[in-house]
Amino acid sequence: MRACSPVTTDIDIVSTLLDTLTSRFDKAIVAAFGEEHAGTPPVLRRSNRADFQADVALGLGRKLGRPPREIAEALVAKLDLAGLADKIEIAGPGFVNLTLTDAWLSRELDSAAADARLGVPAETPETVVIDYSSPNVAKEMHVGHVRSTLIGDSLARVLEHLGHRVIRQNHLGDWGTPFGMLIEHLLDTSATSGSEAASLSIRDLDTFYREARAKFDGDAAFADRSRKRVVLLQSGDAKTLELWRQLVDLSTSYFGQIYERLGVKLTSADICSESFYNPKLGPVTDALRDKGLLQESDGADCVFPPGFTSKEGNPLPLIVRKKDGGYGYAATDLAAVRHRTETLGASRVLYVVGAPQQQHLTMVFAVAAMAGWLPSSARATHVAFGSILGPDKKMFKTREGGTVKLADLLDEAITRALAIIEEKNPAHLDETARRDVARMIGIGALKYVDLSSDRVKDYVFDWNRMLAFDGNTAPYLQFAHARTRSILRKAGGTVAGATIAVHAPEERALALALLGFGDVVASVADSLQPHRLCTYLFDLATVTTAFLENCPVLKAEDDATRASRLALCEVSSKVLARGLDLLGIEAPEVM
RNA sequence: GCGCCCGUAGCUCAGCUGGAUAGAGCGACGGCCUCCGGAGCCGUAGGUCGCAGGUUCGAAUCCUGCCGGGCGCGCCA
Repeated sequence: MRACSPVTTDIDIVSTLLDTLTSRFDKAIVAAFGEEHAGTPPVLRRSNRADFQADVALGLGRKLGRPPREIAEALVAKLDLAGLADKIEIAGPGFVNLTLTDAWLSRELDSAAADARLGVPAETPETVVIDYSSPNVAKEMHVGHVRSTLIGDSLARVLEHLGHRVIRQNHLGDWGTPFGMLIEHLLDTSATSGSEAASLSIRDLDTFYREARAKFDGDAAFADRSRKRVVLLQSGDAKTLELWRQLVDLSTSYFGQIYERLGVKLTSADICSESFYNPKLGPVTDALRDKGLLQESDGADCVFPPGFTSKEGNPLPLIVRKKDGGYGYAATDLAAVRHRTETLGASRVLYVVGAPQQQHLTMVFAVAAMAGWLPSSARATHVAFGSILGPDKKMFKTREGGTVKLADLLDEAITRALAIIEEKNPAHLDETARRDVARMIGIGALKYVDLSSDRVKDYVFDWNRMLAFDGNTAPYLQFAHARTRSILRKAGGTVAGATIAVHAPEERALALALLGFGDVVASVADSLQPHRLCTYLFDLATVTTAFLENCPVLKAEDDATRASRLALCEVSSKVLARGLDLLGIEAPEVM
């Protein structure tokens, strides 16, 4: 503990770099132009001719009908950045360029180093429900589940880290018509083999599903039995429920294994599946009817939210109850919204669901709002994402045109990472360590490529690119982290009582990058765009590498410099590791 | 037909509330090895930001219309 520290570990005092500058500007704006302009964003951004530039004068100039340059001068006259910035210049039409002092950067970095949160602010806690992953029972997880699972997991980590109460919801597909055929098929196979569902191997799941489907499509008698079985299931027949339970258990234990391998923080406790909502569908429909929202159309019970039209230009319905009396998925989705706001108390609900479902979700949100289940105090957001494409730029499939299983993807990621390590591994890791590192690199690469570009866009799946040690990849970030750890190991850790002194250009660049961590994490939570964190970490890794290249640590010219640089290594490694962790990626000590 | 999303360097992608010469990585070309980790570093070349208008002191960013690609559009989830 540094003697000069302000004697507190109160996390409330953590304010990010941008927060600090913003409040100083706000005071200056009020002092120069009056109270009515309080809260005007200073429009701060990094600049290549200074550390930061504030562009507020340009906008304010127009608003006040005065030359922006004049505004900038009046603003700077009131701007108190004593000790914080030693160079404040007005340039061009009215840009305010700031250069922070080395002393201030050094001090802030000392605080960040001592802060367990590394400068990440603690936001006002909110209850956030995140709906993600959502595989189907009796089917293998495949590429189609990758993005939801990874993006959802990262957002959950980020929001949790900012202090929010995150409720993960794995909306498993465990109910509905397919279960009739699955159960009948299960009965058929256990009759012939004498085995129960429990003896089905996990790998058989997909085959099992396909067999059932084939029989359903080709065998009228089987199809008929299946339909009757659905009725039995829905009416709560004990034997049927038992068989259904076997299938669900088998699948969930399988999903659990996948999540564990992936390092995704989803457990059986997060499962809140379709069957959970089944008893709530009647009440939801009744409530819609009571509110006068329900209309009968072609025998189905529908809600027509305004603003949606069909192919023919007619109002587009959200079908709550089908004409056969069964509930559609819209009913389940509505029940889920209601449960999340009313029972779980969510003020924010995130749906990490593919972009094609945009219209459906918008309609669900609209109807939920009409029904009062999505009050203005709660916001529901569709966290949409694009598709994973193969080399041919079409939906990613196996060479044979089949679905790519997630388990196979994990295997291949690790195998490929291991091959690379074995080919050129200077750290001389032993067998066990190699496998462990290969796992972290392989899985990390898979995750990073999914998170590192704007989620709404499609991306092309390419093993070589994602596993490359150059460029914006997980291995590059992991390597930068491992290098700082290596230096720290050799030094035997940081020096007690050391303070950071920022002098060299590479030290300044690193300091500025490190102090931006809190703002980036907050912006990810706000925009729900994990790729911003990736872009940040790539930049951090780059400036860290430049620092290591240009500023000798162990061979520094004097003890104070050595201690300062060791501390810089320490903060860098922590921020890199924490940043990667928020993406769900592990950072090996050695690689 | 209507709606939504995407279109930035040869390739893969950044570019936050409009701001100063549009940035990376890969690939290409040219350098740097007695290196605290070469799985590295430095440099060069390379872009009418799909096209055309409009708003603005200022547009990759906002508005309109086209072109190209993808995905949706009543009883599958």
